[in-house]
Amino acid sequence: MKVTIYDVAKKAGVSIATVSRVINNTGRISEKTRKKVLEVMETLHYQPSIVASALTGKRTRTIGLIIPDVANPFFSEIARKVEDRGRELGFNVLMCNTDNNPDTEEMYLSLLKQKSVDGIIIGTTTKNYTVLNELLRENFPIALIAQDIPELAIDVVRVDDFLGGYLATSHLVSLGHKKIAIMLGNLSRTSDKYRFQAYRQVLEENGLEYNEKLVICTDYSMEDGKRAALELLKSSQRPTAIFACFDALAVGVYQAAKELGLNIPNDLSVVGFDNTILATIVDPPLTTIAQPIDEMGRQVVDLLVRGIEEEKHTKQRVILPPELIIRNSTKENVSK
Amino acid sequence: MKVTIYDVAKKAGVSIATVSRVINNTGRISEKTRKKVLEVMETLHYQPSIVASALTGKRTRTIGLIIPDVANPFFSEIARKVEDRGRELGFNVLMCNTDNNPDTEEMYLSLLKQKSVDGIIIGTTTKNYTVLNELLRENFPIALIAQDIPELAIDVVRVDDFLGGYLATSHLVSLGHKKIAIMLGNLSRTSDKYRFQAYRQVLEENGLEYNEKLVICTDYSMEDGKRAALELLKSSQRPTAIFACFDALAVGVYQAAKELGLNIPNDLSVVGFDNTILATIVDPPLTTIAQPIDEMGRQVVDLLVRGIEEEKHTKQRVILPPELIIRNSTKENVSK
DNA sequence: CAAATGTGGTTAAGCGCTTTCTCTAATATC
DNA sequence: GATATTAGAGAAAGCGCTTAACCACATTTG
Repeated sequence: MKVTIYDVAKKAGVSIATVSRVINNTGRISEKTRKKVLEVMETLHYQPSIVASALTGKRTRTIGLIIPDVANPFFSEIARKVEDRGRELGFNVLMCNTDNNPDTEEMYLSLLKQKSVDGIIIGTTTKNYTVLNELLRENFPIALIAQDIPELAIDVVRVDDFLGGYLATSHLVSLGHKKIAIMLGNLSRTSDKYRFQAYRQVLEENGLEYNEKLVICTDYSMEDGKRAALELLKSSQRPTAIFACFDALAVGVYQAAKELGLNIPNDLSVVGFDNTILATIVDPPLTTIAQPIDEMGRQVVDLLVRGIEEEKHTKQRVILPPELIIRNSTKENVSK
Repeated sequence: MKVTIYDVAKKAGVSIATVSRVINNTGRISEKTRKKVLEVMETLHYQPSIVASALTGKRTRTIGLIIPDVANPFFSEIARKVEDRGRELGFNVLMCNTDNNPDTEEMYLSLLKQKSVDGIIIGTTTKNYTVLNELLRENFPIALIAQDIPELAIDVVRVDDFLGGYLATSHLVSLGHKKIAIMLGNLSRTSDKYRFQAYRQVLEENGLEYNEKLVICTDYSMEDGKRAALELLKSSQRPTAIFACFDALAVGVYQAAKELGLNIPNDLSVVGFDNTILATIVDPPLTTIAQPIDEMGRQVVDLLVRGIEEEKHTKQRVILPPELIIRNSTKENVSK
């Protein structure tokens, strides 16, 4: 049924080694036999089995992509770029969603290895290093996107989160806001941590009081954002501005504001982070910190592929600059 | 370096056949040897190579998912569900974006086969049937999601697009709208076609005039929607309501309306389709036709897996009911 | 013109696993 | 107690491919 290299060899009157050589363009083959073999391959609709060739030490030309959730616009945009660049370089991508569950992540890590992927791109918050370390030790190609593990020498492509946080907070401060809240995911995630550190530093630099009540750690979805915003906006310490560390959270803020009858940006300024499609859809359009997602997606794949193809590849961190995109969700503070 | 079945066999003092048996839970193994082998596997961190086992006729436990674009919320939500259900059943998913380019699609189809995936889920508008037909002929497991190819006996999971179009248009008619426009993607795509047919039928049933000027075929993105809506809203035949066949197009309509200073729903009612996350984010929240995405995702995978695992599986079409979700983007027609 | 060199190809081993066939030893049967 | 069963395990072939080692022949070279 299935046509194999033997069928081709037989029909072309050569050995399978010869066929293999024309497939891979290796060794010396006379123009005549090459033609003949190619011809037979064509008529037989022959397609080399990647599984078989992988078994003999060749690449599977497949990479794994581990992210929290493709349904989250930020990651779906990343996934798209990764796939695009992967295709350009001849790699397919195996998509894995973990919801940031460490067990799921660990499971995928070892599963992907079992499946002999050539490398893995990780966009989740890695908490459990055991499997990861093991892979790293045996020099398995791994690259991180949009997160970092500072204590590891590892390939990383991410935005400068500190700078992003700095830009966002500074923007609000420059608009005269004094009570600025920040909503983030999990401080164990480096991206969140850096944004938070920048937030604190800007407050300090501007002589603004740091108030713990204005810091909310939540999760990454809109519902989480809404819940957190509701809490924030109902409190006696109601902020005049919120820096939401993800656009999704910012959307939650919009929903909360609407429910409470607050107008954005008149009653409340909000800055997001990521500049996903959400930022442009929402009304008013969201001021946010843009991550160069396209560039990031392209670069992780490039980095990973170098790790795959080059014998001695030096790990590196690629830290890209964020950009403040001012739209209509932020406005001069008028209160008091 | 890499630990193989031989290492395990040697250390456990048994043959590789025995090890294979305990891995796969086949054949008769004494409790004692099983224990021993499992123990050795554990201490050696042994992980069977799926590539090698695939070569001997076992499954790769990988399925392909071909969609236009994961960055499109509808498909990212589908992708997520497919992956979830796949994981439950022990399958990984290889993500392929085609942008509805037939060549890319064809390329993926044969690439996926080369990679020995166990089956393929297709969510794109298939135009070129040659490769598809070939796969079908050799009984390669394939399932369609959110689209159909009526002339083929094939596994399909989709929403009842006609009913969806019917509900959407009827809703607008019942609100007293007479000039109802429709924006769709490509009439060669069955989903679009059925929605359009329903639109026409509803008009007819209600004695409303069908006006070609109010039908716009565009593409699937927001920009396309905006462009189309601008055209529609600037024309002398300005409609009082628009049925956008995808939420993304509807968002484009919002943007166009905003640009023209038109208020939704007061100046213009709009109904979307899909009930993606976009519908709830947008302001005012979008009245739309909900597709049971979760259910669809689950069911395609189930169907596909049946095709993979059951020798004689009868192809079937699973057609799920859509639901009209009334939010605030539609309103009684007051004009004239 | 014998030896060296180059060209085009074949043979065969091996990748890590599954599975059929076979064999041995223990247990059951009469 | 001899024979029939059965449980447990091993030997070996084979999956489709790559590649190192090898070989036959033609062509150069001094």
